[in-house]
Amino acid sequence: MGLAEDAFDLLRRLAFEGEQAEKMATLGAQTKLSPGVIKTLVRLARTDGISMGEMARSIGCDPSYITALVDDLAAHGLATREPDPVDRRVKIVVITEKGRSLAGEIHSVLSVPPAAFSALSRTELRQLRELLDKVVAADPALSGEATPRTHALKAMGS
Amino acid sequence: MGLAEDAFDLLRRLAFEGEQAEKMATLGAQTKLSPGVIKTLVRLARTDGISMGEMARSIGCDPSYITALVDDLAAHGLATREPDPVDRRVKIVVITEKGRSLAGEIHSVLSVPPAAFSALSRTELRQLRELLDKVVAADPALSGEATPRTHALKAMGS
DNA sequence: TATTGTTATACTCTATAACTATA
DNA sequence: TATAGTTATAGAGTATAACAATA
Repeated sequence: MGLAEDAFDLLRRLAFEGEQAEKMATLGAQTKLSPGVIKTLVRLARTDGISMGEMARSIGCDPSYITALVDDLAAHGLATREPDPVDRRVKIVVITEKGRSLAGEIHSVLSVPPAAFSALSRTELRQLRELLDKVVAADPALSGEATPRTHALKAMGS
Repeated sequence: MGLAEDAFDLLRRLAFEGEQAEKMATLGAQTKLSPGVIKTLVRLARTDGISMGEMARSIGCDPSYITALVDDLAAHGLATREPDPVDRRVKIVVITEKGRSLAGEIHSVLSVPPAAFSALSRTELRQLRELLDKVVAADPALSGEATPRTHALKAMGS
C-alpha cells in the first residue's frame, strides 16, 4: 500500500469507526429526523438553494426519494420549495432560518473529535489541519459550493 | 470552533464526501453483498475470531441482526461459526480464507484515496500519515483488536 | 435468575416504474 | 420528444419482543 492509501485508510478509520454512529443515533433521537433527512439538511446548509435533482445527485440517492426527504424538511419548517424563475419544471430547495440554526447545531455535534485527538499537541493539530485543508482545497467537489445555484436566486431578487 | 474540531471536520468531509458511497455501491454490485455484510466482513478481518455479541457491539447494531449478517457471510463461505470452548452459549465467528481474501480486496478498494491527495508532496503525505497514526494509536477502540478473543481461540488449539 | 444467540415480526429507509407538467 | 418532480408500490435493511439453551 502506498503512502496516500495508508493515510486515507487511517483517515477513514477515524471518521467512521469513532463515535460517529452513536452521534447520528443521538441526533436522530433528539431531532426526530431520519439520517437521510439530517444529511440533506447539512448538505443544504452549504447552499444558497439547490434544485431537487441537483440535491439527488449531490447526496447520491434517487430523485424520487428527495421528494420524501424535502417533504420532511418542509413539514418541520426547515426548508421551503421555491419556483425556479427560468424553468417552471424546477423547484429550488431553500433552507429556512430554523433549518440553518439546526444545521449548525448538528454540524457542531458531528465535528466533536474523538478523545484520541488530544494525543496531538497544538502544533501538530495545526499541521494536521493545514495538510487536510490543502487536500480539501484541491477537491473541486469539496471546496465551497458543489453546484452553485446563486444565479437563479439572484434573478429572483433574493 | 477549536483546532481539533476544524481538523476533524476536514477529515470527515474527506472521508464521507469523497467517492465512498459510489465505492460501496460498486462493491455491493460486484460482490452481491449488502453494505452491512461488507462492513461485518471488513471488521471481522481485523480479528482472530469474535463472538456474535461482541460483533454487535463493535459495529453498533442489534445482536439479532448479527444473526442475519453472519448467516449471509456463512452462506457465501466467508465465515464460520465456531463453538466457544469455555461457554457453550457463545458462538465465535471466524473468517475463512476466502473471506480474508475478499476482505483484502474490499479494503484496498475502499482505501483508494480521492484524487485530491495528489496535492500533497511525499513529505507532506508522510507527515499526514504520522499525525493520523498517532491519533489512531491513542484510540483503544481503533488500534489493533477491539476486543481480543485470542485466548479463547488459543485454548481451542487454533 | 441472567445472558447468548435465534426466530418471527414489524417498521424504516430507499429504489423502481408509471404519471403529470413543462420544455 | 425529453426532462423535473411526484406518487404508488415493492424491496432491502434493521430493530423489538418472545423464546431456547446455557450459565
